[in-house]
Amino acid sequence: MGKTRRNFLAGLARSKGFCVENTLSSNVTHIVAEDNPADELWLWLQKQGIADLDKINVLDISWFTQSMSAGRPIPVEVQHRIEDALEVLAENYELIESVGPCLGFKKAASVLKSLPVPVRSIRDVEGLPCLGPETMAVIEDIFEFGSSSKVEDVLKDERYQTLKIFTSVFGVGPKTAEKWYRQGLRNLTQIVSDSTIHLNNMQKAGFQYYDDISKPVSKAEAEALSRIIVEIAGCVNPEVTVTLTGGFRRGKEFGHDVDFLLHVPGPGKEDGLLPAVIDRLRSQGVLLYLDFQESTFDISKLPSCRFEAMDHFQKCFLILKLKKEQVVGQQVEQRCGKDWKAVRVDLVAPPAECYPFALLGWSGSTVRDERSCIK
DNA sequence: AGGCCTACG
DNA sequence: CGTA
DNA sequence: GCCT
Repeated sequence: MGKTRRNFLAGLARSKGFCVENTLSSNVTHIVAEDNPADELWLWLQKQGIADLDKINVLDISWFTQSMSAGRPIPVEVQHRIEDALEVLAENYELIESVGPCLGFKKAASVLKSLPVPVRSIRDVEGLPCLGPETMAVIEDIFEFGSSSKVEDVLKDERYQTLKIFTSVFGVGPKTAEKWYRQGLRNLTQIVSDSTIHLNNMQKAGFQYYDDISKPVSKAEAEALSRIIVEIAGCVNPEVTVTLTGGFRRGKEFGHDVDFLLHVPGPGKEDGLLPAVIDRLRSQGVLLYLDFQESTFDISKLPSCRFEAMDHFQKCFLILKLKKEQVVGQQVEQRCGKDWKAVRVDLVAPPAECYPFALLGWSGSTVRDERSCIK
């Protein structure tokens, strides 16, 4: 996180009696990260050669704010450590394209997340669905030693680390990452400076705006984008309503993209809406990347299954240029620097009669299994 | 042994 | 093949 | 990897 913000948060913590270190040492018990993903930090920590990695907790800003209001460090749930561990395994299998094991660990992690009560001991998870012998071994290790060697090995693995870096680029999946890895490439600088590598448009945008779109999007930024989309959609059709969906609608403070649902009352009125909005974004010079998906929605073929139909609505995946001056509470300091940030934005325009279902669908979970439960 | 979300560009 |  |  930025220096100013770090100083502010450190001062706040010290005023509450917390001991805040400026450098990493074996005294450090809790590390708060804001922009960096937890697993990225774990990688870095391992390179620092600290003795007891088990004793260190990597936490997000919500742990910090909760601990501040509690006046003491709130205990880190073992459950959270287990979930992270299982997700690391799932991700590793995803990167090496082992669909089955990947899904198995994803489901196991998701089962733990959905438990109404916190897991206090191994007995609390016995008999739960999707927790087989392999998963149980990981859970037992974390209860007993605070970590699982299987997971630690994955985190140390060069292939895992490298594939993770490569797939962090928008447009790069396991296949491409693996190809680059087999060519002996190990970091992003080597990729961009290799003239024999030919990137597709998605990947070009991914590298071009890598720094910006890797950063979390704040609620203030989402709201600024909302004002922009409302303004433009209103010009196209004054009857359009724009709804912020996805994580921000569920009250999250940060997200990796911003989702909007555009709604026009009256059947068939959504036709041509997105193309018109996109045209205006383009002529304003804020459209950095576009992936437009034609609707295949056909009500005659889908008489009642409106949830399944969700995936057929007209939608587009964009990267937009957000001016910093348009974000509330964001003062532009450098007069000669980039005064904007690239942000991933999704727009969806369902037919009027599907609007309530689309709203529910785009506000909830991304996993299809969990979606169909709503039905 | 075979499935694990699916549709689009 | 990559995205959501 | 877990389930059927």
